[in-house]
Amino acid sequence: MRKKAATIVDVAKAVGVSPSTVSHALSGKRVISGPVKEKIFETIRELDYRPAFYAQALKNSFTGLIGVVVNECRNPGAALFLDGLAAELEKFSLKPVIGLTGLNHAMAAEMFRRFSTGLVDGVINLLPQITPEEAEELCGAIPVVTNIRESSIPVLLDYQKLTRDILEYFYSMGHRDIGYITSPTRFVLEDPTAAVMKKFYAEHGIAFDGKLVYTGDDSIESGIRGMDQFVGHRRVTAVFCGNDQMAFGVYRWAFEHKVRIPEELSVIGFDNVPQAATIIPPLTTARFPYVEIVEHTVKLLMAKLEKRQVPPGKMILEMPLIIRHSVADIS
Amino acid sequence: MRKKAATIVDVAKAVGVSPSTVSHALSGKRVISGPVKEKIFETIRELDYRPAFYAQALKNSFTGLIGVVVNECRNPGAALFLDGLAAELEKFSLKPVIGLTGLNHAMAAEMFRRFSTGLVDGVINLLPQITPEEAEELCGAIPVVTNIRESSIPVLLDYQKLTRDILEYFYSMGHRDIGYITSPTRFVLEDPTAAVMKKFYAEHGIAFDGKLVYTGDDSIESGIRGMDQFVGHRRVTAVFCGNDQMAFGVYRWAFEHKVRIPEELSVIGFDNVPQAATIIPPLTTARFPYVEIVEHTVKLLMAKLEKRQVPPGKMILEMPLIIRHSVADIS
DNA sequence: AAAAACAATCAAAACGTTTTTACAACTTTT
DNA sequence: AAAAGTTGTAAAAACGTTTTGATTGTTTTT
Repeated sequence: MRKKAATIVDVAKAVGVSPSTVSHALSGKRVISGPVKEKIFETIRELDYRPAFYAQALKNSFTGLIGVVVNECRNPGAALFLDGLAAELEKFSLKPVIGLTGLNHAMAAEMFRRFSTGLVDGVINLLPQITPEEAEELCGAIPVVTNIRESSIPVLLDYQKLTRDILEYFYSMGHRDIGYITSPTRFVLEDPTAAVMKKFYAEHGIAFDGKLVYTGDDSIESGIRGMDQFVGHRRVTAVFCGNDQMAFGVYRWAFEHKVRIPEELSVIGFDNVPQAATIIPPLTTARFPYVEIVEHTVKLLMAKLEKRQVPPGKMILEMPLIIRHSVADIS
Repeated sequence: MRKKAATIVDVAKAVGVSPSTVSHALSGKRVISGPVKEKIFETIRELDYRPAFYAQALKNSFTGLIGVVVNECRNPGAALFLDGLAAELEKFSLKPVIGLTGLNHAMAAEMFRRFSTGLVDGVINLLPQITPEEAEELCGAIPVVTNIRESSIPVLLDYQKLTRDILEYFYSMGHRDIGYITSPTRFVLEDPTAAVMKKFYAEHGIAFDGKLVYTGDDSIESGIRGMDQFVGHRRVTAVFCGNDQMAFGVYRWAFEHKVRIPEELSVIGFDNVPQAATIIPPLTTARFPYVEIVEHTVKLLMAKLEKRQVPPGKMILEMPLIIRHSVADIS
């Protein structure tokens, strides 16, 4: 049925030349006479010869593969990132090897270990729970770019401004009871963004309520859990979420509890995934600059791969609020 | 900064033993004396030695990697599949290498070529546009399981029954003008499902209208395009879509054209992705048996990997219609 | 006390490439 | 017509492992 794959010596033998000649014909690094070259290619087709990837990788110590480690694809934000990354890497003839770790830490470490044995030339870490230092440690000798949603790369994502924009928008629409459902690493209380919140509240005479902050995990379910926590505590008229996915969870919660969006509950998300425009009512959300971030991530990785110095200076990327229909004016 | 990775001979030299001894200590295939073994492990930690993946793969002709080729992750159906696949493969200590091809054929072929050079031990083809025969051809000596949404695997997905169920449901709710937005390979006119449609229509005295069938590509956009085609032709009161993603496109179209779902337009999807329950109104859709299919796909691949005969017999999987709120009774 | 068995380690071959050096057989130069 | 250069190909070494057979000592058997 399936036969053993042909090797370069098989085709060399069949043609009656040495393996090196076949290799040269293939790579074009030496000139091989017309007739011989032709016969080689013919035989290659005949035997369906394909150079063994690992032998090549071993010899060249280069694979053309980039490991991308990510929790799960079902999160549309992550999916968008992955798709973008694949396209961007393709420009450098690199292919992504996506490692799905699920939500557990042990598997993440295992994935890094696997990548770091030379399986890939470099890795991109999309795991919010793995710090840049951990990633470096785990990757050993191979370069890694990490935490691309943060400002560790030469791009500045101004979450503080965004936080203020959102709070101002909510405030201007009359909202005073605002819940936050955060991504694991974003909008957390120790974060500079938390300072922005507290400052804003202080300025406007609103009491800060720690129970109105829930740390989610980017899943729909955690959006629902967040709402449950808030409502068990006290009434909120508005919620903002660290990503759209969790905002969808809020939508779901609202549907199940028969509360109407936006009349009874206003929602703001973050990411602007395609579904945000599709959902009803269309979700007001902040645009996450995927393409720019993807570009910069890859640029940074390329620099590391080529052992170039990382270009200094930071680029500030806007995250404009896209006003749709999920926030009501209740003032 | 980053130094060259240590090899097995580096640690052998440091310990003062031969490389084979280190290898044996690591694999445990030969017994190595206590003190020597200890010193070896200590040195390994010290030098941060990690066995070169490629060298191992070359020697063992085994990688533990499975290639999965897929168009894009942004499609929630695909994402669900990938997440499931990763978890299922993990049970066999296999890791997926996901190849994103985008929507173009050339890249798909390139991806298969790359995989087929021995990069992975086997491949799973999720591309609807690549037939099983093409996939076999492209993969050469390495085993491939393809087209898992169809019935080529030992599982029977009864699309004909599903088609009939949907048509009957629409009919019972008074719909006579029904549009179809199909997935590339599903519900197509040459398909057995087309026969079901025509038969159903004939039985109920409805004229079959070819312009009410649009072949989409599983994207939100193609759902919108489908609606544009229908409406440019004549009015429809109901639409069913080959996947939920395209149904979301219909929602979006409806929102933009101010037609209300379900009052003015009924919609049925297929897949039952999480967002289907979240969207408003919640989408009536058919459950695609992801977990079962994923399980069977991996089972089939394992059989091929171990050169076992594929277990005969087919298992019939239900695809029940999940009635939510996107279909109105207009009778 | 010699023979046999065992324990622990080493040396060499192999996996399938690529690359470098070497070497023929022709051409061209002087 | 000898020296020098070209051209096409072969042989060998290397990449980092694993595995097999060989080789030491040391211990047990007879």
